[in-house]
Amino acid sequence: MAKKVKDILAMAKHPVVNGSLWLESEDKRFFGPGPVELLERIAETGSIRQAAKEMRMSYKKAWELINNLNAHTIKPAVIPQTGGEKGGGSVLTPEALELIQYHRELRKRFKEFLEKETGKLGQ
Amino acid sequence: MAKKVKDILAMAKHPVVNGSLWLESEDKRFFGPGPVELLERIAETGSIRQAAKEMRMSYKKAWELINNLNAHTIKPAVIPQTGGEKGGGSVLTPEALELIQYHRELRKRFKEFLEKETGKLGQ
DNA sequence: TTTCGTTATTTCTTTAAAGAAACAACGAAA
DNA sequence: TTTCGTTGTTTCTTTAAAGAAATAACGAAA
Repeated sequence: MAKKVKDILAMAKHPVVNGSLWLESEDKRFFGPGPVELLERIAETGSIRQAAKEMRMSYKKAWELINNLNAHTIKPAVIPQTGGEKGGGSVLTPEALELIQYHRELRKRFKEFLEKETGKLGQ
Repeated sequence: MAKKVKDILAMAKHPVVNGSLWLESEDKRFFGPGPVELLERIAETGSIRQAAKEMRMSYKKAWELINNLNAHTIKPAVIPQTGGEKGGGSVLTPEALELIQYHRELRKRFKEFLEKETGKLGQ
């Protein structure tokens, strides 16, 4: 390139390359940042409702994300239990925990990619 | 990982890692896939309106994208001319052409990243 | 049997994004 | 001076996403 990209751009703070990643199948995404954080919080709280509340997400949307995710996994990612001592709750399957771990590693590699690209803006 | 990620997921066609990239400043994105394609079509057609029409984008949205982009560059990316032989038109500055070229190269590297990550799903 | 809070689901309302339509200003060419 | 299609801008309408609220079913524990 003739000029540095950052010399074309003018802004108070330096520009960065940012982005988003997800898993998709047949052009439909089913596992992105939203579901990941939701699963992590369900693992902590044991409840879809509480996890959604922490994320300021409506229960309906949380349920939809989970339902969509379950439709894409051989075994469901979340096992719900209605009724019981505390009214019920939800637990994650080992497969869901593995998906979380996978996404953490994926995010790490993506972060490195983005930082490398942001560095190139000023070269 | 204990299991292959693809063995956790169940779908007709294989899952892929996909994503989106953009340039942002102070948490506001100003140069992503939409503006890039718009610029490319303005370069071809010499007209914001025609470029937008080809993308089935409203003129208003096209103008907003361009206006937002111009606000982030030292020199405007698009030079409009109202009136004239054909009613007017718009041309890209050399800086805009460089931004387009930069984004092409960025996309290429991102594509490689995504393909590598998709490959890892089945390992 | 009663109580509890959660899951699952529907319906309604609100909000935000997008689009449609209309119109003045513009300036080169005829 | 008239014509032309575009730019720039406003206002209104439509559409889509999101959220709010209400409610039945559930089952362990007291």
